[in-house]
Amino acid sequence: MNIFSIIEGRILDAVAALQSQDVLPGDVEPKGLTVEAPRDAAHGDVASNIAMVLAKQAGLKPRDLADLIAKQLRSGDGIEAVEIAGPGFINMSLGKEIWRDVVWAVLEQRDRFARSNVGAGMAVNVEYVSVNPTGPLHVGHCRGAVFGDALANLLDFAGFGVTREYYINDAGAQVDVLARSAYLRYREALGDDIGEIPPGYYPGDYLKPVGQGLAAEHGRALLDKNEDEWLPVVREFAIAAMMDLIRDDLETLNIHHEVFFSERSLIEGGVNAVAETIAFLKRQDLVYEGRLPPPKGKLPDDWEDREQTLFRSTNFGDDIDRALIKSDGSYTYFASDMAYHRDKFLRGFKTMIDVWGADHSGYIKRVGAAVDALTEGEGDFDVKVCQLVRLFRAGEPIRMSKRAGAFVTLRDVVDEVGSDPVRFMMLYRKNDAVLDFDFAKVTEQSRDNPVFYVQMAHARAHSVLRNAEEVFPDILEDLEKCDRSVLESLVDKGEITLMKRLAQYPRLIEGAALAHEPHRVAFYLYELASDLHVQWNRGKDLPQLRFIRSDDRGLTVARLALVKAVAHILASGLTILGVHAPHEMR
RNA sequence: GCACCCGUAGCUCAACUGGAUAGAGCGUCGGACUUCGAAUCCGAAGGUUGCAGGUUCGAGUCCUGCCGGGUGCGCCA
Repeated sequence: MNIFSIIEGRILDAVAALQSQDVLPGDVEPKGLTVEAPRDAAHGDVASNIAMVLAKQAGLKPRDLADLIAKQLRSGDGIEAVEIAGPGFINMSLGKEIWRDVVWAVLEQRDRFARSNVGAGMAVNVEYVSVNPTGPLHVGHCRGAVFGDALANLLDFAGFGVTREYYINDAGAQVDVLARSAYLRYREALGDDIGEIPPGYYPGDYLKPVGQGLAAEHGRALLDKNEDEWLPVVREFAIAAMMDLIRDDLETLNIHHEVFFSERSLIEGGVNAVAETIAFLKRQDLVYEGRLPPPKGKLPDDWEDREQTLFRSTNFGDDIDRALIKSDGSYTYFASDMAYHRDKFLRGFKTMIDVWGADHSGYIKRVGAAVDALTEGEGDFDVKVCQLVRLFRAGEPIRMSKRAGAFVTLRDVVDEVGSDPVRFMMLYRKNDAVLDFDFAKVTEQSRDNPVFYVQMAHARAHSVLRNAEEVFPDILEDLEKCDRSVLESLVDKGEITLMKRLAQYPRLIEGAALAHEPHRVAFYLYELASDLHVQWNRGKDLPQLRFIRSDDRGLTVARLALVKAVAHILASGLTILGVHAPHEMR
């Protein structure tokens, strides 16, 4: 039940009525129409800019048009008062029965409340994490992982058909380095003294079990072979082991992908998807042989001016055209990536969302250009860039050395503070702003710490329900069986505030989903939690406001209904964020 | 040099994608515990939204140019 779309419907009805009376032209378009809660409560419960949006098209002054629309609205149910304000806003105050309807709807629909069909089942591909399979996840990967997962949850809740996907970069030079590093550990496992790990190899201890695994499976058989013989074998084994490691790391945050897509699979097996993609572009004259200017900034040592195969990404807004084939004849990473995004489109994903780290922001334009070209404008491509996370310990920044083993792993962080604080804090900020993460703060039990504050609100709601059962045995059964009319006794301003906040939730979900901004859910939950804590505390000064009124079982049932509805929404939002909604805090 | 992101109260951040008098928390100051857990709440002070123009009924939000901070620039991945 979304009161804003209900009111929007009323407004559009009013416009249609005016059209049928020839007061408005038949072809006016309410482009840019908003129906929202005004910032200032003095402006009523719902405000619309409809008159300002249509004024020019109608050839009327905004306030005059607002007046005409307002007259139509006054006859509608549920709207108690309509006022024209400022340049032509239509402000509406709604009757209390609307808010009671919201509470009732929450109680009836529980975790289905605010589920939306704005997505209309449209297939959306959310690709996130996609870390090179060369080692465990470190803390820098955490944010994108949590963000992508929560965004996928949110889109799912809003009615999209979501697929969570991980792109495995298993085709580049870095997995060959992985294979050689694993081979060293294999020799080590067989008793060779390998000494220090030479530069250019992955030194981490996490490869030791991989070496042992290779030794167990192949014995000494790989020792006599040439590199070009053992490398593919070791590589495949090591990549599989690394992906297991990564999946285990993601498991600690309860993150699961439905699809793991191998880069290598694009060129191996029957069809060469990269070649097909390049051929597709060639047919549209978007690929040519040419030269590029040298890169700006410091010139790479091995840069050479040469003729190469280029994609005309400048046709689609990129700064320069991009190379597709390396001098050794193999495809560039970008060429594979083009084929990969084309593959997503051919699998039926018109909407593709990629979640990347800040260090890849320079890559957005060219992939956007590629998607435009490959889908002939049909694809809807959005990159969500997650900015850096800066780690602090009690206010002191944690320096991350590039030396071996000095990275803070994702697992370290989750082990120390737990999954819930990590997930919530990663989402309690816009994705494109840098985020500070303080180990001490996120486990603090205070209002300072939004994770705790929101979870506490949920726990408190359940604590109230438990306590009510002590005062009034079986009152929760009354609550189950009660009639919607019990809600009529919810008239206190704090109760109304809570009901109005609940009424915001469906619209918030839709807005956050369409904007791809899960952080809005986190901020909303903080506000809802605050409303509940406030009302709970008002009961200290004003005992008649307490949720549990030992002298009035009927009123208590009504208030418990509200508390329960709030708990449902807190749990709903926390579930989208992937954070637990505890029934008690310990 | 170029591209992208950020710049909002002393600090950390919101602001429903162009709406009305820019809001929270922390910190500061002043208050409230024989409670349904004070693990909290109430009140006050605090702003030329980095600067300068522009677009329109209306700009923190869009456009242009500066200033400051961050990230990146390749046939790497």
